[in-house]
Amino acid sequence: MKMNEGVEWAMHSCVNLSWLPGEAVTAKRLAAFYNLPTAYLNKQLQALARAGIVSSISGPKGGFQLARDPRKISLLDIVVAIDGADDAFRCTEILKAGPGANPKADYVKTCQISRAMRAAELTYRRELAAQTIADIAEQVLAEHPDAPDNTRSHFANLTV
Amino acid sequence: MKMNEGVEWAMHSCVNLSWLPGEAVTAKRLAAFYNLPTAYLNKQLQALARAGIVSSISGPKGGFQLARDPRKISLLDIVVAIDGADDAFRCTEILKAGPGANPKADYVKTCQISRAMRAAELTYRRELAAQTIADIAEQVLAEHPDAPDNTRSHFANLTV
DNA sequence: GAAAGCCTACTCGGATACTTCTTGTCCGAGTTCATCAGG
DNA sequence: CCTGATGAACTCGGACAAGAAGTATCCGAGTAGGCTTTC
Repeated sequence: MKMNEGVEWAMHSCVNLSWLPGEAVTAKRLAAFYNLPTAYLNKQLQALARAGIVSSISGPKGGFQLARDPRKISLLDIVVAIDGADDAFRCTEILKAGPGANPKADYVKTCQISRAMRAAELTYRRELAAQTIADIAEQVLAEHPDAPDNTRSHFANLTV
Repeated sequence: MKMNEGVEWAMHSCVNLSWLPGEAVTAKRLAAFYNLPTAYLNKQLQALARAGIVSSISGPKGGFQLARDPRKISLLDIVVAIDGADDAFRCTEILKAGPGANPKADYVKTCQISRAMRAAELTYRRELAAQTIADIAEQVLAEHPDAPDNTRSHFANLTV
């Protein structure tokens, strides 16, 4: 069980974008910031755009920017946008193949194992839903007060 | 992000084994119970054996049985045994490639995004660690009081 | 000199290969039990 | 009749393919701005 690597990239990129409000940043520049493969990061940003987390602009002077307030973008939003909304544990209702099975029963909901696994994933998602990009940015700011300015100047000095 | 399908099979099989204490059940019979592919279920049971969750006996009259009290087997134990102990979210420390990075810093622990993701997974694992095979069996028993007897008789009547 | 049209350069977007992991299968090592030969 | 060795059948165990998903890349559709041409 492993999550898409793009989730990490997307989260860091969103934090960076939160420090460049109203500015369209190209995928090339976002990738150069962390030495990431441009085309692949672009793919992740497209997924964020489809989910309505960032807005994209084509052409020269184009790029990506946050589509809404960072306080309204949770880590779960990003995970769902890139990694999909499906649960990691997939109940295939094997009880249906067992003895004494009720063909009309919804074992996804009634099977105790399925319930326990889904409950655990629910707490996981709740944790992620409670953390926003703004929260992360605030925590970074508390530890490194000059991080936003450094980020902005680094983007300004990028040659690509 | 998807979890190994074998996790579901292993959990159901462990519950069944908890109702057949002291009896060695072959992978073939456990697979027949839910119409699962025998060889593949065998592979999962091997993983459980390596993790010390079940004990295996070779040869005729051989098979698998729980290696310890079902109250001491958590759902997390099974997930770890089959799906591995690694976190789903892998922090690759992309901050190291960014500007102003400290080469000696351990960003897995200090990066706020990494911390948030790991904290969420921790709650997930805690939930799973709190649920045991005995708990599941008890919940099933409460809803279907005759489940253990039905399971035992079905295993007894299996032709394979 | 000003305005309109064209052209170039640059961006995102989706379609396309490649690698890794999950899924599924097979045959060998080891063990138990039944059988058979010998005392 | 009893004891021991032998062989066959059955089990787990790890090594071996097939398929799906994640990873990485490329080229086309569309746009903004600058340049040229014309009035």
